[in-house]
Amino acid sequence: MSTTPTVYDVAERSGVSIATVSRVYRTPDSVREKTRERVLAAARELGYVPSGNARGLASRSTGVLGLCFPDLSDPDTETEAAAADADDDHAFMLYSDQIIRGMERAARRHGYALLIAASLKGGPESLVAKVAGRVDGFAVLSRTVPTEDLDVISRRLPVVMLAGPRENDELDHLDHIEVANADGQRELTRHLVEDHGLRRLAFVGGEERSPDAQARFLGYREACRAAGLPVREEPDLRAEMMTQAEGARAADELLDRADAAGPPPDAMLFANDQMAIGALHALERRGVRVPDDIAVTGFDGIPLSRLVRPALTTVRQPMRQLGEEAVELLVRRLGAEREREPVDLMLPVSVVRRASCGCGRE
Amino acid sequence: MSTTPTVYDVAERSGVSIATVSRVYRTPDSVREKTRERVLAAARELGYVPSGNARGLASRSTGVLGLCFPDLSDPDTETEAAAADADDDHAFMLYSDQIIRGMERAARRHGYALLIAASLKGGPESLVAKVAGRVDGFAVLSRTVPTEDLDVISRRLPVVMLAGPRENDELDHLDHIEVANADGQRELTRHLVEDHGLRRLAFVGGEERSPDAQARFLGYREACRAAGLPVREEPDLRAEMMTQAEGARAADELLDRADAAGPPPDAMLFANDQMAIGALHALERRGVRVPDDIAVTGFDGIPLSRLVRPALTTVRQPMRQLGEEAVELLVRRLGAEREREPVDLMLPVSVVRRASCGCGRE
DNA sequence: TTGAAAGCGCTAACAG
DNA sequence: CTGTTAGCGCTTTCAA
Repeated sequence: MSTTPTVYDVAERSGVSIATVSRVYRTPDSVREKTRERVLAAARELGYVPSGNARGLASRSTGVLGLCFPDLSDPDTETEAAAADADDDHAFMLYSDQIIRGMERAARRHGYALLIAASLKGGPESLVAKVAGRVDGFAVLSRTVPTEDLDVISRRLPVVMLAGPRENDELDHLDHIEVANADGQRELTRHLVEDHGLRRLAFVGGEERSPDAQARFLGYREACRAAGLPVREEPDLRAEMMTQAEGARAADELLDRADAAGPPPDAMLFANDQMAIGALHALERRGVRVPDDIAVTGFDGIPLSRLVRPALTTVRQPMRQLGEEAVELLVRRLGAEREREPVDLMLPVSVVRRASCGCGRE
Repeated sequence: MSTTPTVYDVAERSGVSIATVSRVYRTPDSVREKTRERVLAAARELGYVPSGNARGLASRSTGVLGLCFPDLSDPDTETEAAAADADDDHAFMLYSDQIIRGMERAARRHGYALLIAASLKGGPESLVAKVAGRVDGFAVLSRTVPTEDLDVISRRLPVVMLAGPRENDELDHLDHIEVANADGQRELTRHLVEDHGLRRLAFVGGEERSPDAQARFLGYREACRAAGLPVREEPDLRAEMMTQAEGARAADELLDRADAAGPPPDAMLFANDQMAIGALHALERRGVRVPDDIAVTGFDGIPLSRLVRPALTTVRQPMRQLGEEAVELLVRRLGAEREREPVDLMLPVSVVRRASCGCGRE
């Protein structure tokens, strides 16, 4: 128990060479059964586990894929009370959780494990760099890794960027998967206008620098234009964090504005479900009926969206699939298609019509 | 771009020794600034990323912690339609997702990354073994790794078992964290009996071999005994998978039984939230009012439990904390407390009183 | 089917 | 502050 056993120990104990021990673990069939059993027995007795590091070093591969995602919550900020209270989080968390799930499953299918790390600051000794050195390929959620790091890393191993538009000019040699944000919002908007006959729309967006929120806004605008509705340059409101609280506030403000200056909107479109759900609460408090008085829509398709009353009409993002596709892409890059042109996938989204827009079924 | 650059390349290019290159990445402050910048520049130009494998091999540590969790869904079984329909899953998934989250955060706090893998079959070349060889320590969800493998692995690195009781006799040298299942169910039952005056209780459990479900049943029995209620040897019903569908079926069956043979129960206790939620639906269909006609309780505290109507009274399991504690334990084992006695943590749970038991607040 | 020997790319003393 | 020198534990030809 003092020193962890190595191939040498196992070899000695079972009277074979280290090469044979190695073979027992890599290609068991290439070793005579009796020999193999002797080796395995010795390994068991010694408590031998092959060192992944040594294997990786010698074989130049790790059998691990990586994922870097944004660090959403400060690990130290959260008190126990806050944690208990933050059931709200659960829905939010699912964003990266789903990707993790998707990647894990696809990775497993291909015999890979998954290494995950929330992004930290960059720099030589960042977690990112550490991860990069320990995987055969990895996926990066938009804007979680400094461009410069990505540039260096991607020279050494395949990298696929997830969600968000292809941001940086210098990273156009990377594979990239995104979700059809604009398409989804456009189609959703079209639905409100054409199928429900709504015409006084209000759109609540996110930060200008949030590519997803921005793409959704653009989709909204396109639909407005196509429908001959007035087209604004800016969302009616923007929210920093796109939380429920902000959504509630936005709903209130839109209504207050209307009280002061004209008819209220007959539909509020939010750039994500969280805000839409917050708005639902705010409207309920004011006695405004959804969808009778006003339609409300979200974006994301988080589980919560199905459960609130009225159930939220939204656009479902295939996050799990995003994770799976990412792995497929990486695996391909690690195989035959090393040198293929950069891929650019756009995953289709689907409008989920529920009660909050006036559609019948829940 | 042909060969991936190594320390040697960087050293040569920047006119220093490999040792200095190494230092730049490990202890930047021990290198003169000018030298450091020269090295970093060379590294950038070359696209150099330190090999985690080589580092790990040389330093005998990986900076990675691992987690093995059960493989809940067959990766190939799921059609796209099923996936879309399986919103139900979301709640379920949170079980391991939450642990992952907790571990990831705690790990990051300590400078570790997290390697995750759903358990596969055992054997020399299993994913588990692969993972074990690539981490400094790891956490295992109950019954996901064959005892024998665990035994071998735990000789080489710290292992902490999560949830479920300390199963195997031979694994009593491992650290272990569980959740106070029995306590929670006992307290919840006590609440129903003493605070709501309910006396005709029915308990729907899980498989006999599910330690969690079993512990909950035991807690239930203890409370019954303490309250002077009849104590059954077995749950009134057992469910295989503890799904919503099974919960609904169980509620129906309990009521049917009562129709045939006596007064219906005035409370149904389920071994998890999923079943309780299913029961809620079934009861609604039958026109049975909750909590007026009958109280319903769950266990787990999944997000859904808060959202259903009536909101579900349940017992919250601190899964995230479980993950965090696991990391803390591992980190300690990797530090000074290598040889300390095996730890056995029991995380307290909390009863969440909501509408479904008759408590006022949602 | 098995063994011998040469690295894989880095860290870690130890010198200087 | 920087360089030299050994390995770390395995995989991998190449022979036997």
